[in-house]
This record gives sequence, C-alpha cells and structure tokens, in this order.
Amino acid sequence: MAALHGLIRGLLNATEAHEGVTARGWVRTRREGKGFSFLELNDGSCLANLQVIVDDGAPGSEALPDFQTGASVEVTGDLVASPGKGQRWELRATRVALLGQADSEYPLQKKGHSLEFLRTIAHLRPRSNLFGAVFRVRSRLAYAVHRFFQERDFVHVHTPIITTSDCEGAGEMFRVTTLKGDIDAKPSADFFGKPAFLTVSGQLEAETFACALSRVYTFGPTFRAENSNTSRHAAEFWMIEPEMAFCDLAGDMDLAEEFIKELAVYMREQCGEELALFERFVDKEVRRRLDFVIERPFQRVPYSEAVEILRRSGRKFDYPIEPGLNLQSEHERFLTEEHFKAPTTVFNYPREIKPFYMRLNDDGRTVTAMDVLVPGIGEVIGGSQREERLDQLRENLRRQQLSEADYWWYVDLRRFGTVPHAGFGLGFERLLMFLTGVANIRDVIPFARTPGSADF
RNA sequence: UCCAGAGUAGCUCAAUGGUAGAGCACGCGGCUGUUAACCGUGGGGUUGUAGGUUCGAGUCCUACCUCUGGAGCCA
Repeated sequence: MAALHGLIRGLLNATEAHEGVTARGWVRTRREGKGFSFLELNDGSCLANLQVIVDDGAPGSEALPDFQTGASVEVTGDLVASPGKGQRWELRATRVALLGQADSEYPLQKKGHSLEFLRTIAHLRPRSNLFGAVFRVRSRLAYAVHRFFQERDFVHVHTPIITTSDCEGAGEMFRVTTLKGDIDAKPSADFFGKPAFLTVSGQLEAETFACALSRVYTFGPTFRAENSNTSRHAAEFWMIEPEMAFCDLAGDMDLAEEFIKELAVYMREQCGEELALFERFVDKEVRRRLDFVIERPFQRVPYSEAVEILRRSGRKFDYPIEPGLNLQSEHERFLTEEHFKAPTTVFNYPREIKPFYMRLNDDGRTVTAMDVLVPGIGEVIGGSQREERLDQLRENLRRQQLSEADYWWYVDLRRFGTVPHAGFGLGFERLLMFLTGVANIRDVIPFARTPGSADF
C-alpha cells in the first residue's frame, strides 16, 4: 500500500482498485456538476492527470471554490474504475484539503500558451504538459548518457569549471574575479593569482585522465560568452565529452555513431508518452527522424569528397563551396537530408580550419577531425583523434601562434608515455532538441542564460 | 554582432488616420458523469517607452527597449 500513497503515476498504473489512497498535486482544472465536482490533478510524475470526484458535503469540500487551476491540494479516497471515457482509474474523494491557493492571477491557465510567454514564467512552466515532459525526458536522457558510458567502462571525470587557461580555443570566456574596479590592472592580486575564467570545454583535462584511466567522459556545465542570439545557442549549457586512449579516428566515429543511435532508441522505448506529445504539439517529424537515425547506417565521407558532392549537386547554395572553407549549415543538411538520406559523418578536414590539438594526417594537409550530421539539426557531434606526437604538437602550437608554456601540462602528456587517443564533444541540449523536436534551446534548459538574459 | 518581423485586457489575437473589440481566463446565474465541458451574464486597457506629424494616432515618422525568426560564431 505504501507505494500507492506515492505519485499519481503509480495510481494511474494500478492494476486493481484500492481503498484509502492519497494523492497530492496541483489542480489543472475543475468542473462542477450537480452535487459533485471533477478535479484534474497533476503532480508532474507523468503526463496524465488524475480525475478526482468530490461529492458536495465531503470533508473539506466547502473549500472547493478555491480549488482553482494551479492550487495545490491533497485528496484521500478510493481508487476505482472510471465509468467515464478518457481514463481508466479515478479517485472518489472521501476527504479533500487545500494546501496552497492559486488565485485568478495564476499565469498558467488551462489554455494554450505560447512558448515565448512560458519563457517569461520559467518558474511555473514546468507545471505545463509540454515542459513537464521536456524535463522528465531531460532527466531520463541524462541517465541514459551515463548508462551508455558506464556500461562501456568509461570513468566519469569532473573536470574543473573554473580554469586559468584562457586559450582553450573554443570561443569567448566569462571572467571569474574577486577584484573590484580595473580587474586587469594587477591580475596577480586576484583570487587565483592570475586571470580565471569559466570553462569552455573539459577536453584538455579529460585527455590527461584518458592517458591514465584509458576511457573517460565528462558531462557538465560549459560556458560561452559569445554574443550569439539564435535558437541553438546558450551562454551556459551541458556538454558531454568522451575521451579514449589507444583509439584512432575510426574508433572515435564508431563510438559517436553508436552513442547517437542508442540515445534515439532509448527515447523511442523509454519516453513514449512524452514522444507522442512532442509529435503532436511540437514536431510532427520527430518520430520519423528518430527512426531515420535508428534504421539507416551512418555514411562516412571524407571532407574532400563531401565538397565534390556539393559541387556536383547542381544545387544553388547561399555560401560558396571551396576546398579549405568550412561547411555551412545548409551544406551539412544537404548531405545528410538529401544526398545520403542517412546520418552522415564527415572526416579529415583541412588543418587550417581546425584547432591545434587535432592529429595531422600523412598528407600534411588534413587533420583527423570528424563531424556527425543528422537531419533537421546538422552537426550534433564534433570530434577528432588528438595529436599525440610531441614534435608535431609543438609545431601545431607554433602555427597557431599559441605559447607552449601555457600548455606545458598538455604537452607533457606527449613527453611521458604518449598514446594515440581520440574523443568528441556533444552539446546535451542540442541532443535534446534533436530527440524531442523542441526548436529552441531555451526550451530544453530549465532556466536559460542567453545574452542580456539570466533571470530566475 | 548583422538582416527581417512583432509589441493592443492575465493569455491568444482583431481594429481604412475618426467612440479600442472578440475568444479563453476570472466573478455571478443556469445546466450537465464531466473530459482545456457547455449556455447566459458581468467586471477587466497609460495600445512597449520617449518624442514628432495631424483638427484627430493603436494605425504615419524618428530614436530607444524587449521579444521572435534567420545569418555569422559554435556545441
């Protein structure tokens, strides 16, 4: 019986009627009948509401006028088969109690609200069907991410959030300081004795652990101070970065593709109720896209070949296609959605457009970079085999005008027992957008931080 | 940061330069084992902000603010 005193999810999944159960939650709507009222109760444990029947005169029913949308209540009664359509079980109340009132100013009324409006009430939107579903899915997929790596003997490493290397090379960084006034006047007086920042990637630190524990991954907050105003960028997001010693680019691509597939399968099998909601109200194509990724084998194509395909496609693109230029979103989407009609991994990019840590190929012109492209989104994963040769890494640093002294510990990995190793990075929110169909990154983060906005 | 669009009731939206409206929500009444119930009725507004044009501005002009979409950067 104890379990039945738990969440509404448990009550609705009951296999038989039960007397004397208690449900707690928030009122979604109330309908008054002759001599009794219907309450729809939701506690966020699942999408569905629990229908409650309260007879006039039942203990606590005198407060029913205050059981308005948004109010928190506790109901005790008997779980019985529902004679009405639309639900299997309902709760016949023997006692009701108002825990917390919600008056008519409660902004989340029982009506369709725009996503833009819901963002302005981020403290209340988890009580809506859509956002309850999004954040239940976010939690389960975070679990699936850990499960994927733990089952493959990866060690979870908590890489630092504050860093003093301002040269991780992945974009503008947020400054962390305890100084007042001119913070650049005397950096040695600062808390860490030098300028400090919020991390833009845990990769370099993860590499050190991979070169000790063989297989590691990070899954944590990441920060970018870029003034990016798009539906795909946030100043604070969660990144997943596996790193594997004794692994080359092929092994890296294998893992990336397996990862995407497994999470799509997990979404399909473990989040069916939410997926149905997303399919209906958010993105009619989401289930088809998941099946597309699950069923179709990934295509692998070198960058040079991808460029040729784009050139010969006869398609007019807004941006030029030339060897040595980065592929634009429109190019990536053409490859995966129209040309291959499959998830696609592009690899071996020109060294000029990629960071110093990527391994130089024997041709001397390309590096072992790879991007995994999926339909609807484009790039979801970027990774590479890392440059493990000491001399070559030093040359890469020189070419990109980076100081070896700033990377002394990173270079040390190549001095002492260096090994081939590889890894990739994945934005957790972008993965969520792909798996749920939600179009704006602000709607898969509980409280989004974007330029000019850090409320709540 | 660049380009485009939008800000009118709590929410979603109407309103030829000429008296600011509807639906939902909320109050009241009615009806009903109802399903975002239904029917009737009532209250609800500094039209994003500041200027300007005009006899008259929600509507036209200028600036700013905010939001949205797209681009760049990227995950």
